[in-house]
Amino acid sequence: MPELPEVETTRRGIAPHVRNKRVTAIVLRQRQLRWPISDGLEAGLTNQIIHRVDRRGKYLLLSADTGTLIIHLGMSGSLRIVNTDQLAGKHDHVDIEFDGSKLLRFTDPRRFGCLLWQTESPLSHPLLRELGPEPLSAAFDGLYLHRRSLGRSAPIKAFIMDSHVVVGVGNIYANEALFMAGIAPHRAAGRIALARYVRLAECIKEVLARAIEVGGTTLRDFTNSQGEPGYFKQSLRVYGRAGEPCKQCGESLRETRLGQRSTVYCRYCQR
DNA sequence: ACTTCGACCTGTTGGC
DNA sequence: TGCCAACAGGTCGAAG
Repeated sequence: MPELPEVETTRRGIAPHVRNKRVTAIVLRQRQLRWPISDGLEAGLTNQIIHRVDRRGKYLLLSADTGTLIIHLGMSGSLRIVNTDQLAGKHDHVDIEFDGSKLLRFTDPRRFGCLLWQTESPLSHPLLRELGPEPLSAAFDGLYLHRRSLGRSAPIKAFIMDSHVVVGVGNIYANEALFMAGIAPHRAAGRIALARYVRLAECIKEVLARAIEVGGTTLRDFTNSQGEPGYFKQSLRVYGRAGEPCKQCGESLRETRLGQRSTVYCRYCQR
């Protein structure tokens, strides 16, 4: 469910309720996520104050003096701030309780998400160490993308969805950014000129930034930490619109599968 | 070093 | 209405 805008929306939503709060208890109902929740979590985080709530790519980082809780939401994960008297549902795997009457609840039906307790610097964790730059940072631009693309035959869509190239671009925003940039999703990454990469980098930044501004994209069930939907769905130009008219030229949008992911594009506007 | 594909899970949707 | 296959916002790790 979450790409970078949804994770950032979640971060902004939970931060005021989590930052500078003391963890009074942790309830683990299901340890078997993408990776099992390690035994060290309860001992390491209970009674600690969470000083920071950061994001690296699609990972959320909750930092205390004793270590950092690294959270990934996978495909179907979410974090909510709820009252302590809210009964836990079937997929409510973890509660982190704070002073007062609120708790942070991790829910994830498919269990592709993870909670990792890391006592070293979180950015040195094997899953984070090799990540590409943040798309909204100055380090990410057309020159960078072009340099990384040299010699690569993979489709451009798979290339920009590779978190070792750039973090945070998932299936929705990859489709949207390629439409905005006028690039066909199956084009080999290594056969795209620098000028087009400059445009693509701008489009990726724009689509992500605009999605963050309106609270992300709610397709079916994404909501922020307070249970409210995001409003970027109405701005989608290709994702979920296969067979509908292209907003630029009016021709019917095509759908195909690329790397097992649904891919929608305009065969006239994207080359 | 790069590309492709299976795997991990549950819930929803659409066709018959 | 029921059943079953296909698909869903991610991404790791094995195999080629």
